[in-house]
Amino acid sequence: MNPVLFGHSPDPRIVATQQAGDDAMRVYIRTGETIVAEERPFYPFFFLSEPELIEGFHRKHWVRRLEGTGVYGHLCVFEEWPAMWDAVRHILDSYNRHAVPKIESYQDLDVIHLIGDPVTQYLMQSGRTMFKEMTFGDLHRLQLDIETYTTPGHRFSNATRAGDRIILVALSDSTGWEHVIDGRKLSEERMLEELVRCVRDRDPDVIEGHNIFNFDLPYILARCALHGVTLSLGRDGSVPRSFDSRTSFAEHAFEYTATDIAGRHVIDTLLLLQSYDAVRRNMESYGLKYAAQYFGLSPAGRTYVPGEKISWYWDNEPATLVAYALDDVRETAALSAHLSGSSFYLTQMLPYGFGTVARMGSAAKIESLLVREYLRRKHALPRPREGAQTTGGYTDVFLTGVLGPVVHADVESLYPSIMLTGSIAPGTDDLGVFLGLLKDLTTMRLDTKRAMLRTEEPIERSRLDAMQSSFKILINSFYGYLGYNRALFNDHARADEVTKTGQKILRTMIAAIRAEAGKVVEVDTDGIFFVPPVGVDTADQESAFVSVLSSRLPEGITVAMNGRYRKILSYKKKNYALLGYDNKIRIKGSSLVSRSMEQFGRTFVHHCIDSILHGNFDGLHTLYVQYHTSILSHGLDVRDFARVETLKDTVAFYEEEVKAGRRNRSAAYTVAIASGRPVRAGDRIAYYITGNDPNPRGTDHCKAAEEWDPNFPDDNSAYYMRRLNEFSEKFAVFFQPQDFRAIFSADDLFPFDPAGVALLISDVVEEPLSEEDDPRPGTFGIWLEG
DNA sequence: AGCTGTGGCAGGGAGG
DNA sequence: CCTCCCTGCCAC
Repeated sequence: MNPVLFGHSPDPRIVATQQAGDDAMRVYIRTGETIVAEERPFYPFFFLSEPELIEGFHRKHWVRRLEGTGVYGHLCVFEEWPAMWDAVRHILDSYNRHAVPKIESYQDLDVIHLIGDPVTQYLMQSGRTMFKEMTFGDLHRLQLDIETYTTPGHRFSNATRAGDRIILVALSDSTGWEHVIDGRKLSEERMLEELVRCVRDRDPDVIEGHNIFNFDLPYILARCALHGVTLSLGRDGSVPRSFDSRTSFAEHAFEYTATDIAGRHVIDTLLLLQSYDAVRRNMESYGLKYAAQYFGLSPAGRTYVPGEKISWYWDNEPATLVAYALDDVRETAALSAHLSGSSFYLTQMLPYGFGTVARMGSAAKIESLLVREYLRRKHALPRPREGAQTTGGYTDVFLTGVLGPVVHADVESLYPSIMLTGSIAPGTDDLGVFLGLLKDLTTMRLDTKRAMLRTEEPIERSRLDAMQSSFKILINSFYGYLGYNRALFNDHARADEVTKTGQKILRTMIAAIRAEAGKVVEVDTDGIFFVPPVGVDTADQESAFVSVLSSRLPEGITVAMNGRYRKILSYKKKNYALLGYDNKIRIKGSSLVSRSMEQFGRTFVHHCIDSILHGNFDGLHTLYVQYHTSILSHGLDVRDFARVETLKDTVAFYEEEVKAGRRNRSAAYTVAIASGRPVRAGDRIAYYITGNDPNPRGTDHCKAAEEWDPNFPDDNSAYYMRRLNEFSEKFAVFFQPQDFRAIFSADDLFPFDPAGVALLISDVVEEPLSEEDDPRPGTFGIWLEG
């Protein structure tokens, strides 16, 4: 195994590490069946800038100036020397004079940017080697789920409200053990003590739960505080340590209260789901039940209890609730087994524990590999570069309307391939670690994937799959890392080089397809939808066509057929729908499918697309009339017309921004504030529009969805009729104006006649391709030399 | 205590 | 009316 990827330490038995004061680590070591803790010191280690200011500084303590940049690398101190502390004080004075903001303290000194963690991680990296000798199945995992009682009249459970309390604790573990701590038999105080006893007794390596960070653990901790119970869940008998954290999945930030339990790893399947969906973007919700069904992991005959009915079941049908809670932990176990495998195998590489890896972002993972190697070779680390990336992927739409048959061809791993073939790496990577890592990870991923495809045995196969997907996660993040402002090894110019090269490859592909008389419909970043030329009809012929396309591209860049479809409905850039040969419809793009659209709009648009792709114009008209009627007669449920939005910021931050005039008021925040309950960033708010003005002004016509009463519907039908017509407008470009008006009209003076209705295909832009995009071979020198 | 990127569309508020 | 600007959500 490559030591740059997997670390160098030989100690194979360390289960977990934990910081113990300022200058020591506590290390948990497995010997046979038992686990013992041992304290180990770590060395002082700092990043200091402007080291020439250090009085008494000696060359042997190592410093390096980054050539040509005029910027000094940070000083790495690997050992103390007599004048060191004076030097640190000196540096500090200098920094304070220059008003550098980030000062942290170490011992009795204020020190700039103490990085105890990466250093100890480096020095203690052996901690993860235990994982190298294990498979995921060897882990002892315990699942935990609590059910709480909500005082009638309240919608949400609250650990500090009189009457609210824990009523059930369901536990299960990977040995098949299951246990319910029942609030009918024990007082809450005894329940909590029983919980501690169970966990200590089972002694799991991993504790898992769905939303365990934001719900179960904080709730349990709050109830413990109330009863004076010590929640000594740690392997050393310590109580969990909580800290507020936030992580972002693409643009979406998620705040949570992370909890560390000494000697164990905490896994929240909600976080796993979000990070999974950040790539796929397929899921409708991150609820446990939906997710379990989505992955096909729900036990047969699973018991369901709606969240707001938990207290009712407790009062009336407690046995059902017990069954429900047990099904919850079983689903959590299955979900975690499905999703945490890749984090587990990443832990074999990274200098962090399993629990940390599972909630870390990709950039931090890549950086840890780079930093570990730089520290091992005692080489200074660069500072992040200022600046910004300017270029992204190439997107275009050439034809709109319904076309087919259509082929989707994409460049496999576009950005990683460009970085590898063009040797694009951060300019500050003196040791050349970056590309080496990318190259080795790519090789390992291909090997692992091949091995997986060869393997029949399901457990081994899923192990290999988890491994190769963990490599893939890292590989795909190398490009993002280059453009990341706070990355030590960022390089915006190189990131631009990657995207510009990607654009060039796409333009080359477009020209090549056109040269062969194919019709290019839509292009986005690394993939092209096109109608193949006459004579290219079967799947084999299409594959062959794509192979030829691929051969026109330079070494290291491979184009593959990613899919073939009966028809495409091309609407706008990044917005289209596909009709597969399996007759399934896939809809893409924020203007056609968006969680910010009212549910009725989503289903309406979906059905419209279905009808258009099947040429069923009569059905299209009927559909419009049906919705028209239901809206006017208040026949829709609040779930259908409520708009659901995610709050990105805290209410306090929002208010501040509004007050400062930096931001407009928005309906979702208005409703959230009016509801009076505490809101966190990331919460979803459902609201609807009242009154009868089709263009309501201001944010005073919105009401929380919970307040809607079907007996006295006060939803604004004029407004929702306007919305229906806005959704219909999307389809105007596909028809002649008179046909469009006839279809999307409830006027029944003349019955609708679908005869003669035809679909339009329109050219959007015909961007002339420049000379250098000519697909002749041998014209790629510019970027192949890199 | 920790945070990967750009491009594109829709919708709403503010102000001309 | 329109344009500008911001936010949310989505594709890759």
